[in-house]
Amino acid sequence: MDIVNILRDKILNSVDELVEEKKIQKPFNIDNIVVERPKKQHQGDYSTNVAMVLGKALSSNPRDIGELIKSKMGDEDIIDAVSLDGPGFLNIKINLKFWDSLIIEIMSNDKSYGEDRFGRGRKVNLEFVSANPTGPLHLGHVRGAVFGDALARLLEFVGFQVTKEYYVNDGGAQIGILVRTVYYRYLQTLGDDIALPEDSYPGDYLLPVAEKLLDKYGEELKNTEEFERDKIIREFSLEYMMKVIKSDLASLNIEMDNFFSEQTMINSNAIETALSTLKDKGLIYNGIIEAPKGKTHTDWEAREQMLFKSTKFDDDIDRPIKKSDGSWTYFAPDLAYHADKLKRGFDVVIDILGADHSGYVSRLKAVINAFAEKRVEFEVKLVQLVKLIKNEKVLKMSKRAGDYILIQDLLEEVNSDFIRFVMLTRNNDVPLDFDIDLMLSKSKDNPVFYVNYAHARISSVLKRAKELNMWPLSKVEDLEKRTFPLIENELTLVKKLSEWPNVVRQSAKFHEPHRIAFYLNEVASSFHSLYQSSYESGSYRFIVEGAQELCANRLALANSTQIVIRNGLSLLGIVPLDEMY
RNA sequence: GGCCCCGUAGCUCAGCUGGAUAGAGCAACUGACUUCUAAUCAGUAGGUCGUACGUUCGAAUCGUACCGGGGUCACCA
Repeated sequence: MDIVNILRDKILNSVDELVEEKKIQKPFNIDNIVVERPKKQHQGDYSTNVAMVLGKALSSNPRDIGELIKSKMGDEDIIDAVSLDGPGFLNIKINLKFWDSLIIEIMSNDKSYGEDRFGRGRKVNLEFVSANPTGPLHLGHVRGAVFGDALARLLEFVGFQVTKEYYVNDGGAQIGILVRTVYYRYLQTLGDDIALPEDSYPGDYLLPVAEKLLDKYGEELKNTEEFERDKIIREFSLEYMMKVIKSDLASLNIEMDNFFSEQTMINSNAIETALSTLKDKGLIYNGIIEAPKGKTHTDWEAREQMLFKSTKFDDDIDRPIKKSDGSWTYFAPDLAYHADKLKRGFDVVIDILGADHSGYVSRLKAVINAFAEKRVEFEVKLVQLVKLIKNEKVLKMSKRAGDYILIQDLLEEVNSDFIRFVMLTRNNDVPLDFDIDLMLSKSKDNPVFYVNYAHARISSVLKRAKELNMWPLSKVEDLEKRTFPLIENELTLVKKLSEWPNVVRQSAKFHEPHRIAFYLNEVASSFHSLYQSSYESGSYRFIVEGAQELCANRLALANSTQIVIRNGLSLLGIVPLDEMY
């Protein structure tokens, strides 16, 4: 168990004791009690606001309550001293022995240091990317992809059972466009001097599909009856495109658990089934939506459509299920899809969407509310768009051929780890400027290098120690017998390492993987500082030949640091480097 | 006009969901390489947390109203 939880338990026990002794009343709301690392060193190793929270709940003086709790928290193995400061903070000084033992704990837990169980095995459906299968992935997809993947790793690390899901839009109108475009490309490949029709995908990324189509079918498609031909092209192109997309994802170190086909779902009559459930609940009707206010819609005309009564669940307007010509809107299959997620028994459903879909959120929530039969946690994470910068100009991404930056093209020049790290070093609801030139320059501005450099330095030290037979230690337990007091710089680092389990918990709880990236920077910084201190003083070294005993502790500290960095990077889906190149 | 997101150092961003004297990186300035890898480190300087009210022991954080920027708004996906 990690230090924050240990302290928290001690604090809560103290409160319970005081209640039992009738020195204070039983408080109601104690969720706000936090145990955290204070910013200033003189404020102890950990501090808690318990006295102030209770002061408010019981409406009495925080400092009085603080004194009472303080008296209950003394003489413990891990607590050295408790002081009552400021408006009522309890500042806790941790015993030096504890920090020694933490190093051992990290080393013996290794890959599982920081793991948590608060997910309690609950099933999470995490939907992300879900790009239309009409072309390869481009830069616009990367952020959501990387974010979703990191979140999945994080949630698994804290005990959820995560299904990473990709919704394949293979049932809508855009597939018709895909088929038509591929057919024209096919004709062009055959030598026909023919221009692409108006409504088609202009990029040349469909040319290889046409070529492969030609390899397999020869010229015969030209004479095949249209319905049959479209069917062949459709299947062929979809399979091809999904293969490309999967390989794009793989090159970003992302692997989906499930590809959910819209068309397959439609074929199973899922839409009708879902709608009949909603009908039974009186949530479907035919009606006319009012014209949008504010803006003047010259082409607006009243139409009667089949509508979903999402206003019953706090949506602004009821949403159309069918277009006026009677065909499904995009929303109809998506509604059935979300009903299906619930049917599959997930406890937590998370959608990751681009911020340009923010208007879609309330109707999805309405769907979940309409169908959920048990308590389901539903959240839509919106990732802001990535602004692409090249030659100091913002690049407008459009589906026109030229300014389309494909993931494949990008990865030819840049390591995917860098892309991942940059994307994850930002809260997802702030827009991200992605400077291509900076990225291609492989400069020192590359933030992932800083963390990796710390990792590589440790690898290098351990490798050298191994050559000198100083590492690995014969047994981790050997370390327990030693009592080398950690010096100041070392303590700073160990204390930073002690935060890891809490960082994991908080990131997972709030679905914010960027906290991991920031934390790793802090760990790296703390390590670099310690490492560098030998240049300043000439005295501190991880390896001092002939001083095996002294070095054991230092090497163990380096090793635990590396474990934390490795665990952190692996949650971000980034491969740690043993040496810089 | 409605809804969503953002506004914190010159720039890019954190700020642990209400706590103590608001922090990093880049850029600027001063200093440290005969090494276990200087892609690093130590230090200096830089702030009306968009504005104004409010909630309370206490606000960058919560509420309301404004200001500024971005996104989005039936019969697209």
